[in-house]
Amino acid sequence: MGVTIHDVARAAGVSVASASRALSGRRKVTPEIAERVSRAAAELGYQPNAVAKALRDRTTGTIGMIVPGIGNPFFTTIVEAVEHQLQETGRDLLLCASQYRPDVEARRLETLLARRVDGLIISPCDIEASVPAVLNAARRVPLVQVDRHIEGGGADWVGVDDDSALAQAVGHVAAGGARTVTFVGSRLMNSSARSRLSGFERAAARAGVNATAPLLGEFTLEWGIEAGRLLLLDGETMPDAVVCGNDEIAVGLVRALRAGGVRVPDDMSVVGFDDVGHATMCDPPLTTVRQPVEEMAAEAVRLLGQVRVSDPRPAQRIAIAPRLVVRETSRPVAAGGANGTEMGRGTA
Amino acid sequence: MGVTIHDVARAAGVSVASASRALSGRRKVTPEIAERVSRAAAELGYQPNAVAKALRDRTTGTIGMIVPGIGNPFFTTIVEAVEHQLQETGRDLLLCASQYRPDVEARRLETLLARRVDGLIISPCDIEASVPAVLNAARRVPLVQVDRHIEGGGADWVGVDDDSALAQAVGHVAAGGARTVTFVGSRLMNSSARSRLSGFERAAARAGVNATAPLLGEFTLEWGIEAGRLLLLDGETMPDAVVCGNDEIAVGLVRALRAGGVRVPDDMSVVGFDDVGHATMCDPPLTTVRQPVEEMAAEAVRLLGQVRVSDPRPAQRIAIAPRLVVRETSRPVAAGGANGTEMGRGTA
DNA sequence: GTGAAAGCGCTAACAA
DNA sequence: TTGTTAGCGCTTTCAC
Repeated sequence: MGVTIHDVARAAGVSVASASRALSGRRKVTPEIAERVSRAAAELGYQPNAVAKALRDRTTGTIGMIVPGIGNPFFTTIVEAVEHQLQETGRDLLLCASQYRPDVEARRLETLLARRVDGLIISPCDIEASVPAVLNAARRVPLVQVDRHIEGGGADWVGVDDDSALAQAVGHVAAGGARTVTFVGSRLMNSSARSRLSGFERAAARAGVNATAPLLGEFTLEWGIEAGRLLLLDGETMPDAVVCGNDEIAVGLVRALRAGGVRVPDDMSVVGFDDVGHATMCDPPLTTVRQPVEEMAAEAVRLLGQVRVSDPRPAQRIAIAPRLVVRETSRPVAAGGANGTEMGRGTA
Repeated sequence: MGVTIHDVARAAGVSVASASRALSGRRKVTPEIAERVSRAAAELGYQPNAVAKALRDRTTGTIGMIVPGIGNPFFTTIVEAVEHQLQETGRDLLLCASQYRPDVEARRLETLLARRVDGLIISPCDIEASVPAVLNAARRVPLVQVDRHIEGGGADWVGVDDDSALAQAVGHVAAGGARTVTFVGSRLMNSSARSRLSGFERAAARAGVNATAPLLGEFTLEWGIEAGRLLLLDGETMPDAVVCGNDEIAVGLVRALRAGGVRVPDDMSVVGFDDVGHATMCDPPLTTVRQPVEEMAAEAVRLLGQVRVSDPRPAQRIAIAPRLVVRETSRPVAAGGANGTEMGRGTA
């Protein structure tokens, strides 16, 4: 346990400096020394101590990431994509979940900073309460927000273009003949909830459809079911279509509607949001807006490399346009012939 | 950027040693010094450097975890549970995905070791190919396997009791009247695939039901669908029930069967395995064996604290008994009255 | 091209 | 109780 570069140097009969140079290969050494050192290292089973290197280099090769919850398949997918991106450059991911609680989030941010991560990727759980901790962290280390973000635009962000997303969703159901559309989403404590609702309202106005009062709860299956029941309750004012804030809501909604005798998509079209995990699993397969997760992750990591804490520049906001994936919970367009599109990506 | 304990000491007019002692609170200092130091620290915005501390203490407060893929909801759930456990003791999680590839796994193991994690929790992707890397890692640092494990019992393990699980599943369908049962699982490159199949065979023998040739593919929805088609193909030898290696397979299977005109559970009972995420989402809700994920995580972390690399003791194997959750894809027992049980845990 | 030595930030002997 | 100092393992000047 614990063979150091000194041991290697001694075994190879050279100074630690030469051993270091030979091992890193970043500076010239005679071939003979290079040979002796690498042989000694192999024989002793030498493994460089990344902690010492980090102290010396003042960089850890580690990126911290905080998401509200790993249980949510959407965040999982982002984490996976980020992990994948980082691996390309030999960096590792220090992962934390804030459990949707700003106090936990702030604490985790502190420990990540203490561990001297080289950068931070975060999806802040609360649009207001997360502000101080996120801003403070951004002052110390490159930080980019992904998906959710704090209000005020004080830090870089990459996410989906909710306006484009909702325009596609609303446009699609309108093309299928819907005249009255309801949005079922989450209460407005996070940025996604807000921008999706406002995106919906703009899109409805533009498409000339009648937007009824939105139903706002949680990003959960349970809320989807409850929203479905709410819709069934006052049956006379049923919309022709429902656009949901995420797939979980949509799946719950579809189930509740069918249980209540409403046929989907014949009586009502339902569109989800995310297209990770659940969408293909459910029956019938969900028409939904696919989040460009892989691109978002790549963009976030790229952005991270550009941020310089020392010389702050105006915060960047990168909104990536998503794509509507038409499956079987929405009515085909009037002309006919809308058919399900297969997912390109497996569920791992 | 970079106020050190020296800065704090100077500002407080004391030595670094006193500053360190005051800050850690682990040794006696006069109240006055304690006061001056903590005030100085607060004013300067001092934040201890965990890297330096780690180098000095030869312990990082960090646990490495490697799972085959974060995309798989089962592994996600374990990761979440482990993260939760670790947080209780102020430790952080360094997360990696092996992408189901032994070579990637070995490489990630190396970097985790280089980062001097205090321990390792791993679900080795391949029962054979993962052996050398896992054994080597176990020699350097406390290591416990969770869920999957390598052959030969060279390292501690905690997972589900597959024998008990399959006995419950087979017993349940047998009680519902099934005489012929098929197992649909994964090819035998990982321990779970193997022990579930053998558990199934033992359980079938014990329950006196006729086990037809197992169908072995992947742990995916797609394979479930394909297996369903296979079953439909030679319709005359259809089993009364199918027990699946995980929920994804089960969901795919149910969908394929229904598409082929087979009613579930009236014509055939289907039982899944895992009960994370998908099981409640699908329609009808899946009868499945619930993995005791939270307990597994707690046990793994506890075990990690007991392992001493210096004095190896016989490897522990902890198999936790799971519970069958009866929902709506299986026929009620002859006497009648099997009804769905709600999940206690949300999908975050 | 190679070696000696300083120093990254911290804590724990060891002295005073 | 407090201060001085060594040293965790590494890389990189700075001389030679």
